[in-house]
Amino acid sequence: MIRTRFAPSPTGMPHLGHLRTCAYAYALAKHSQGDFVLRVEDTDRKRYVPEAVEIIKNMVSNFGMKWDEYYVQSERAQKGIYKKAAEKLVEQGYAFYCQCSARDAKHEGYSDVLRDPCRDKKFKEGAIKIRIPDNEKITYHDFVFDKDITWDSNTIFDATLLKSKDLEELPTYHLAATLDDHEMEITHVLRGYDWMPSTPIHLLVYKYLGYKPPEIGHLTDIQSIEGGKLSKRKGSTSIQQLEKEGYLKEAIFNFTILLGWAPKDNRELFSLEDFVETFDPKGFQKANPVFNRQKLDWFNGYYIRQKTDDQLVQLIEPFAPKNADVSLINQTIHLIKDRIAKLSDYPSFSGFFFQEPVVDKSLFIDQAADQLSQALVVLKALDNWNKEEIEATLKELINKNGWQTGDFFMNLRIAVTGSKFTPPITDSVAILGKEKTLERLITCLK
RNA sequence: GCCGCCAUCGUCUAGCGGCCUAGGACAUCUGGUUUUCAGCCAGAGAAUCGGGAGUUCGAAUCUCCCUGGCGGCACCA
Repeated sequence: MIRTRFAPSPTGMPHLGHLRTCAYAYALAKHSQGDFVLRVEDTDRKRYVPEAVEIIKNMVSNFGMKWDEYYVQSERAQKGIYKKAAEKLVEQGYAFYCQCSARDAKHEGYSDVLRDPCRDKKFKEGAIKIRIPDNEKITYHDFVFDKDITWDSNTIFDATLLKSKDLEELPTYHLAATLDDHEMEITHVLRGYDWMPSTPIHLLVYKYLGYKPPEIGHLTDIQSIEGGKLSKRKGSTSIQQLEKEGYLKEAIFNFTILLGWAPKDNRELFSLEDFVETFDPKGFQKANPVFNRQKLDWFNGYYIRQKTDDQLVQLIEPFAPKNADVSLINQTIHLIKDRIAKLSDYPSFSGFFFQEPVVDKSLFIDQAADQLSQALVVLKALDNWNKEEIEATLKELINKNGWQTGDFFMNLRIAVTGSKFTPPITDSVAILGKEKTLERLITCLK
């Protein structure tokens, strides 16, 4: 049985990369009725952001994914399992105590010192580091890249496995993830590409601990348009931020899974269920994809149009003008549904329903004053204020005067909405109501 | 610098030796519907498959070299 895991570290807001890794791991397991594990890797106390745990859990479940098991590494660490494993490796000679002072976390250079000076000093305490062997080939088969990848052990450095006492003797990722993946019987490890260079360390840890390594696959990095890995600095793609900008979960999800994975038939539209059903690791891409907002916008528009009007009203409420009347949003929804790409576009198409527009009179074209004053007269006389009556009345007026239909409606549009781009104007006027419509015409004629 | 990965339209990608004078989607442009903008429908342009050598009757597909991009080199994950 396949068992996968999503193992984020709670150091900040989850972003597209997290969602994608999670979705792939989930689909890989669920495609064959396997188990999906959520594991919080919170062994870095300095970068720990407490709220992040809940936000991550919410992200996973809000996108419809359910974990079968849940673990928190800091809690597991209290049982001493990592420390015990590290000490065992020291006893066996596969690791050693190191008393070098920790390197500055902000160092920007690179190190050529691969063999730690403490490796043969036989200290009895300190941080525990792995003793990387000399002249060994270390190989594994990457199931994403579908190829064997090999390192020469002489290029690998003696990495820390267990931190020193002042860091609570917590494990580093190298130890925690390998041990956990084994104990949790994870069959397929799917993780970010940035982990590939430390895979040989993990392979050695598995070996020295006497574990059979799981299948391992590294995902491509999502690149920002400016180049380089997507991050808070480049692209700002936290899930929360995107939702705040008016993107639907369906769109974010669909867009994300297609960044680095594609089905044989190149199908584009996927719900989570579709994705799980269709998923095939052969579809993984090897080259880094670029985050392209236009495609996201297209998915968003598509999913907005799939919503029922009622659903859309719910979704749009937070984006509507302040104190907007829900029943008014309700009336306008079908007029803007085809026009918006993001929920946040709603006010720009509907603001005039809620607020008196500022009309720039230079926008008016030919005969505006004449057309608007005559329109005011016939509309004022209208008893049944509905779209059909309004339209019939106005068309009659247009014919009588021999005006250009388009010009007339454009002038009416500008007078009532203040904009050249709006929903159909007769529908809009019908919703706006007789009183407000006439008021606005009068204002323009002053 | 050292180690590793990658390379098909602007972008996401299909392609795994002949079906490719390279297909789809987004974006772009044109036309239609139309009172604007959208939406929808129809159509167009867009990659000599990063470059160069090979292998082969035949290469986007295999090999090598080059170039370029990306990642890593922490008691961070």
